[in-house]
Amino acid sequence: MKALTDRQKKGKELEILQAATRAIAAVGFDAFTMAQVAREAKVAKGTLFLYYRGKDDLILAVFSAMAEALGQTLAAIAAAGLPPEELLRKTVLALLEHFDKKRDITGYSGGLPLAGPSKEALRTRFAANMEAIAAALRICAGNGLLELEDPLFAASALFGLCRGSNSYARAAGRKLPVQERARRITGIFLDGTRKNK
Amino acid sequence: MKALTDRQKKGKELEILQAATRAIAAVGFDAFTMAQVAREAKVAKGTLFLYYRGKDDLILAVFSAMAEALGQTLAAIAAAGLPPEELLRKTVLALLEHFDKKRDITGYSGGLPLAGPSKEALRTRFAANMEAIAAALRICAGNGLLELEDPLFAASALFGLCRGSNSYARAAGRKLPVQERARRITGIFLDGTRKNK
DNA sequence: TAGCATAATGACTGTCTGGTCAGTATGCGG
DNA sequence: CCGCATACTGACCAGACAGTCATTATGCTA
Repeated sequence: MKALTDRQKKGKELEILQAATRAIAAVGFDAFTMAQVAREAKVAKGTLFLYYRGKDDLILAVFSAMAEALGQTLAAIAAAGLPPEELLRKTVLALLEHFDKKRDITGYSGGLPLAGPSKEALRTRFAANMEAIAAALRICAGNGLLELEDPLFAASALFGLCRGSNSYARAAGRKLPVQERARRITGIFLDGTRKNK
Repeated sequence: MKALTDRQKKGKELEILQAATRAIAAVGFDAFTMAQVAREAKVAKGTLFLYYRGKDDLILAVFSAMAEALGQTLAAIAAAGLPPEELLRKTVLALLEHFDKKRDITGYSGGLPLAGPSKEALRTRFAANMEAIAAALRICAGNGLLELEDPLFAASALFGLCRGSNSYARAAGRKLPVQERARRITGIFLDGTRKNK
């Protein structure tokens, strides 16, 4: 259980992690092979096993790093003392960019071929990120922007809303610029879609 | 390319399809094996290949059937001539039940190990379902309930919103009853979360 | 019941891939 | 330059799994 983030990892280890991330993004966490990662990282296959216990450990590391990165970003935004609408907008943007980069890998912790404790660790990370979103929303509520029944549920809703815009891209066959998506999503999240008001 | 739905498939073929669906739901589309499906369907392994060209074809059939079923449900709801709020509620319920049953498999068309044309077919089905949601929303707009900038985007948003409630279950460690989730989701979708109004 | 066509079987095979490990390179201290 | 430790390598192995096909069962017609 490493507590290191990407930037703190050294040389080969980071190289391998990044190669694995690319490989997973390219062909999926089920289909990528250790040989492929080794080739991309320009190390021998055996070297992978010096840094990671096995394939599962590598997968876990990739997902952890992604979740960790998102968590850091969210925390930084929440700590910046922004006015509530700006805080919300920035949070949405962070989520959109996160989903853009990693597409539909993120959040897909179910179905991962991981052993019990690893899966649990990842679930915890995931929950922590959701909690981070909820925290941002609580700030917005404290500043009088929002009225929240259940902040965690609202966080999940916002999470899903952002994720949904990928489905839009697939269904509509075109991808809106991130700013525009953020505008529409915050619009729906804040004011809904009901006529009149 | 079969145009048959579940109910129209006969005997063994249906048995196999259902076994495959169970297997995929249980261990994921990446990890299930043909032997496992054969065992569950109570046929010999070779028999699977009499009905499906191979593993990929079977996966495609499973996902197509799921998407098809959702499409039928949505179409039936839209055609029932319900008052707009009821139409919206029913649509949300259908989506929630769909996600409940198949968990995070549905909508995860990216990353599937499918050949080009199959993937395209599935994408088309997926888009059709999104369009079906949009159609329901258009009806709601026509009846004066909603005001929509872009129905397809709103549909994706609703889709994501419903999907998000699974994330909530994971993050919060408890699963709300479907009725309650539907209430909250329609609440956010219609009126947003802004204070006062 | 015999004869035939179609359906089903499951042992077998070729391939692929995660993981190992004996051996090689590298770099450092003395 | 030597000895040693640490890092790295890649040929190899064992297990797993998709897909095949010769053989057997089933059921239908005459």
